[in-house]
Amino acid sequence: MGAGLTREPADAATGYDQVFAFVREQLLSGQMKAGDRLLPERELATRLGVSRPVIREVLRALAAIGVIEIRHGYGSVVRRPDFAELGDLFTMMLAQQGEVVEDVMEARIAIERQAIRLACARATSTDLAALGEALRRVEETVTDPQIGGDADFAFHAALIAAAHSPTLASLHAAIAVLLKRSHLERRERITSLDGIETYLVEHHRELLAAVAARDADSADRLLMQHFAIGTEYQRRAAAERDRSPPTS
Amino acid sequence: MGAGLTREPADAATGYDQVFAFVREQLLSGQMKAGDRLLPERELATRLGVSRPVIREVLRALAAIGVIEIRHGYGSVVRRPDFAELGDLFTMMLAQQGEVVEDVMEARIAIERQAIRLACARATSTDLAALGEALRRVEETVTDPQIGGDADFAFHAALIAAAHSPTLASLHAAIAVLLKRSHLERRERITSLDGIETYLVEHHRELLAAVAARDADSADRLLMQHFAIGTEYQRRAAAERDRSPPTS
DNA sequence: TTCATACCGTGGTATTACCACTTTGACAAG
DNA sequence: CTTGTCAAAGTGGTAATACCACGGTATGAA
Repeated sequence: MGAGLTREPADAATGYDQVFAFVREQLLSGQMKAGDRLLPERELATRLGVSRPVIREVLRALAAIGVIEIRHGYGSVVRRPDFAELGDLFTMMLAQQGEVVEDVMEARIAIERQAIRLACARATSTDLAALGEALRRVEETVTDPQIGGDADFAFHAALIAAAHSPTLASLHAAIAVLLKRSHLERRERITSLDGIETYLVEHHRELLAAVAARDADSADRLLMQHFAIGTEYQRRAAAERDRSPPTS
Repeated sequence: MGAGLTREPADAATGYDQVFAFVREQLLSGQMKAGDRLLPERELATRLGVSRPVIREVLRALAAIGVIEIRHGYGSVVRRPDFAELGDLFTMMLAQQGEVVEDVMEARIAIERQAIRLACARATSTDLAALGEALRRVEETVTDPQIGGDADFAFHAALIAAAHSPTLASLHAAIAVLLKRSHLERRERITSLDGIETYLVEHHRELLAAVAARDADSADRLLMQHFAIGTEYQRRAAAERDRSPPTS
């Protein structure tokens, strides 16, 4: 895309760039709404004076970045931007860097802290209802690491949605794939601890309550505790052990 | 990419997906390092048993998402992932949503708050030196909205770098294009206020000092003030006005 | 009215040929 | 021996054409 997304039509030497710029203009200028069908490849080819393979290369590239969707036997349609697609990209790119698996947690903390703050100010009754439903799911699935991890993720995704910030939601969606893995790993690491289930559910409940009460500060505090839940619970377990040693 | 990035080679019905998966595997498995040249299109075509146009479509798609770079007369080379490329994507996708120009500020706050917290713990002497240099640039260019905005952005980018979090840096790079515009707009809106320059420079200096002192809490507090700098300064200006009315 | 089938439009792929750029090395001039 | 020029080879860029495969729609029959 460094090739096509920024280049202006004027200096576009190659036919590919011309076509790319042409379609890009149609998309950005709003002439094309989501769901609209692009001109057929053959017609685009004749109109722009290039061969059909070139058209196809452009369309494939646009499809690769998620701007359009090519449907066999139907046509190429403009897609509503879905940032979840970028999740694959991030995974693919970050895969070559390594050591990022736990680093994604930093990004999650960054996004959610801001999101919950906004949610306290902007959440609608619909948002709160969705959060309540997500909480119910968390309660139901707390015993299963796999499904429970998904429910956990869904709850926090609802939190993001309640913030009503497109950009935050986009970033969150972009790292969603990595986040889900992170959620699952946290769950697997945690479920071994006895009594963690009720503690975990209760924590989510308090988070929701804080948002419903529009109490941004305590919500933020709860969230930070939430992220430290592993170490936090280990601390509690240690304290418990001190009072009544488990062995012997 | 919804088409190619996730599909497994097994159920790949279309030749395009097969080729995409093939190249993707080579990339992800590390057989191909950055800078390596892929096989020539013609050879890929004969090896994978598909026609050259299909190969080209795949390569174009991969180039569109920044994974490879196609060089005329030389070949296709593997690129080191550059998340700044995603900035164009975000811009392109968010452009269709509108009303996002100021919303990007929420994401910036989210990222930088976490980054400065991490920076306080992880910043090396090299990072601090870079921040110092960036601060000097900010001082020099404070009068010019355009260049000053860039310097401002550079300072905060150095802050992100000091956090040593690949994911945070990636997200930041992804919205860098939008952020730069945001920086510029803030500057233009602010420069009209008298005496804002020294206030702004001083604020950056304090930020750096807090990071150097490893004081995460005060750094966070300063950063929040920094983001509210527009309203904050207006408040000060209003207070000033009360003591000595400007008109008549 | 309802369902099945044929047709048409559209993307999917292959083939072939030729053009343009980049690199490289050979050759000639110094 | 060194250096500059150019020519050849390799590689991507584009074109034209033909045919296959899938989806939708219209048309026909039940």
